[in-house]
Order: sequence, then structure tokens, then C-alpha cells
Amino acid sequence: MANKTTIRQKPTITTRTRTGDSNDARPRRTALSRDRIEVESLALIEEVGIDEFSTRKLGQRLGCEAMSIYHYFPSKAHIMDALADRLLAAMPTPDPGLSPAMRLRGFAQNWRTLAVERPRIFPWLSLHRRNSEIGTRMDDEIVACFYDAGLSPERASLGFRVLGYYVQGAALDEGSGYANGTSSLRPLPAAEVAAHFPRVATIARYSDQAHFDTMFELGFTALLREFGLE
Amino acid sequence: MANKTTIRQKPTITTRTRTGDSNDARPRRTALSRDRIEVESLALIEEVGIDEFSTRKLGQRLGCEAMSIYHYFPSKAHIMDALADRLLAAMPTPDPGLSPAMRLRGFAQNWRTLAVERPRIFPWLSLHRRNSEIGTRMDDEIVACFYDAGLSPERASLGFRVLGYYVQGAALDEGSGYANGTSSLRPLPAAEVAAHFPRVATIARYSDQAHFDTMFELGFTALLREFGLE
DNA sequence: TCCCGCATCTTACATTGTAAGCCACGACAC
DNA sequence: GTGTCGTGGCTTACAATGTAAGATGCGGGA
Repeated sequence: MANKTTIRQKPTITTRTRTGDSNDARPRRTALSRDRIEVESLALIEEVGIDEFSTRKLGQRLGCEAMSIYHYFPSKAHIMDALADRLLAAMPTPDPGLSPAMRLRGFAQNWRTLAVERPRIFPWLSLHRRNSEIGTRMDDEIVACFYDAGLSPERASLGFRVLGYYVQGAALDEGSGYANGTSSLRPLPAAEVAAHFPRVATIARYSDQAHFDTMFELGFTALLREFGLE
Repeated sequence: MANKTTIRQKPTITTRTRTGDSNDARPRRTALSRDRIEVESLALIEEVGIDEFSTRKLGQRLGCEAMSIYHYFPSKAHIMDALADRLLAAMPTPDPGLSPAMRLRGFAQNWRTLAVERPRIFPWLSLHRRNSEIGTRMDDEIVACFYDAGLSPERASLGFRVLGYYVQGAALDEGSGYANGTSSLRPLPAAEVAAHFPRVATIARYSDQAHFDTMFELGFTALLREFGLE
């Protein structure tokens, strides 16, 4: 989707003669930095969506040319990587004093919250391997909950995955409403759904935050019980 | 990632003078059709990945120019839509004679199988809203299992979602190994993981099909039980 | 004053989706 | 036969993308 009926932009006429502007009101743009680039990237992504997130638009928002960004990151993929790490790093670690089950609940809660607060980047993040140092550390803290609860390495590994499946699915759903990502170009009109698939139509009635919370708890505790935690 | 150290292609010199070629050995390429375009699209995506899937590469594979495809589909998004419907339509419907729980197991199995058989398109599909007619029908058949088991509309809706969360997460994981999608550009080397995060390293030991199956069953039956099926 | 290096910009190119229009060929009317 | 036309494909063109390669300006040390 490269074309979008856009208006040709004026070629910017870079006012390099900044020096001649004796008034030193310092309209000097904030200097670039990895940090600023990351912050603005996250903001831009939530604004325009991850598909429309481009280095040129980012440059515009930063007040620089697209290529200037490459002085701080060798590629767009490196930026994305940094964003993933930044989001993971920003997640609070559940209080180590809590029970394993409660800590797991905390991790799950964090993940679900992230899905809701950053719905445009979250689907990407959740499909991105968490195998950077910081992501691995987070996984380690999660498995640790199962070990702390006295599970064998095998049971702990299974628990990590099984609970993870559930949390992942829940967060993806909650983050973008009933379903995620692109939609069918010719979706069945709601009226048709109501008429022909009343059961499907009914599901939508339970899509508020309250239901998401109790629904999540329902499955989560069932799985915790399965592993003897709680 | 548009640039890829490619070699400039020869400009094809379209041999329009096909008529002069008296030998009518009919090297005439198979005619285009929606069906053929869909089939080749699916094949191409599994070959090169969904990001590298372009109308030009598709044209090459079909033996036509990219724009010829637009005679059959108004846009690439429409192709993707058709692929989603085709994949859903190809999924076998579990025998209606089976118990609701077993039918649900069948749907889940289908989904997981698809994830493994078409790993390159599956993550996209699973984030694509299933709100075309055919997708809605499938959802309806799934909720129907809960109704058939005697659940109230509310409980059925919750069950649909809760079980769905789990299946979705499981399929995404199984389809691409321990995690999905792009990977960190500087992943922690396995040796580092083994040294500093032995618990995480252990998880990988349970990533074969046998473990996936028992692991999946474990959580799935726990959730079924929670809803009183089985 | 000269020079150097860092940060930023310019230019350029391959690749993408796709709008707009062209053109060949077979089917039909006469 | 000779129009005429629609169908199915092709050509060209353009905006947008990531990014390689190199130019350019500025500030600071010699």
C-alpha cells in the first residue's frame, strides 16, 4: 500500500542560513539521540500504525532528514529491536515477596495492559522473539515463578508455555477488540451476522473491560490450578 | 527492506511477435484465473515469506506482468482476503456426530495443523479478523459446540473466547518454534543463555511435537473442564 | 589559521502497490 | 470478407519505502 493519493510536498528548501538569523532565539531543534528517536518512534507508531511507520515520517517528526537517523541506528530493524527492549524494560517486575501465583498474575497483567495501552505496536511485539538479553531475562523471571512453586524443570517448562499461550491469546484479543489486525475487506454486515449467526453476534456483548477481566481470571486460575499453583 | 543487492533484470523484450513463430507448440502459459492466482500466492508466500510476497514476484511465478493480476483482484489486500477465506474453507469440519468437546478438539487441531503446515502465512492469518462470511460461519460452528453442551449464551461466549485464547497462543508458538516472527538482531547466544539463564535454556528441551501435543492437551482439557465440557 | 571529525543532509537506486491507458485477439454482426 | 467490441493482458508512470554513498557545515583543538 505505497500509494495513498498524497499531495506532492514542497521540497523543504532547507534554511541552512540559520546563522544569518541574528535573533538567537535558539529555535535549534533538540539534538538527535537514540533515546529521542526511540520515544518518538513509539509515539509515531501509535499514531499512524506500524505499517505506516516509516523512517521519513519519523524524520519529519524529529525535525531531521530520514538519513540522519541512520547515524544512531544502522537500520530500521535495529530501531524496532530497540523499541522491543524498551517496552520490555519499562514493564514493572512483580514484587518478589509475592507468591509465585501472584507474581505470574502480575506478569500477565503487565502484558495485557501493554496490549491495551499500545495497541498498534503490541501485535508486532508479541510476535517478535523475546530473545534479546532483556527479553530472556524476563522469560527467566517468569519460569522462576514455577520453579519457586516447587515444580520440576519439566513441569515448569510446560507451565511456562501453557500459561504463556493463554496470556498471549488473551492480550492479542483484548488489545484490538474482538479480533486483531487487518479486517476482511467485505465483512459480513452486523445485521447479517445478527440474522444468520445470532450466536456469534452474542459474543460481542461480552467485550467490555469488566468481562475481559473476569474472563481472563477464569481461564488463568483454571490453568494455575492445573499446575498446582494456587 | 526494499533493497537487497539485486541484479538489474533484463527488460524482458516482450516477444509480442508470437504470431510469426509458426510452430504452434502452444507454449501458451496457463491462462490466469482467480483460482490460479490464489494457489500460487499461497505457494509463493510459504516460499519467500509474507514480507517478500509482492505482486511482481507473483506475476513472475504466474508468467505474467504484475498488473495483469489486477484484472482478477482489485488490490493486493483483496488477494490476501481471498487467501484467508481459502484457508478457512479448506479446513475440515469436525464430524457433527461427535461430542461438543471432541468437536472443539477438532477445530483446535485444525488450527494447530494449519500453523505448522503454513508457518509463513499463519501468523498473518491468525491476526486477520475472521469476519468474512466464511470466517463468521466457522466461528458460529465453534460457539455452537458450547451451546450444544448446554451452556448459557453468556457462558458459551466466555468459553469461546477463553478456549480461543489458548488455542491461538498455542498455534502461534508451535508454528514458528519457541517464539514467532522476527527475531532480535542480537539474540543472546545460546551459550550465554545456558550459562546465565539455565531455566530458560531448559524450556527448549520440550519443543518437539510430542511435547507440544501433550502440553496442548494439558491446558486444553483443563479449560474444557472449567466449562463443564468433558 | 588550518584541519579534522562528528552530525546531518543530498542524492540516488531498487523495490513496492497501483492508476491510467494501450493493444492484440477472438467473437460477433453485417 | 470487414467493421466493431469486449476481454485479457501489457506498458508506462508515480508516490512511497529502506538505505548506500558521499557531500557539507560546524565546532574545537593545533
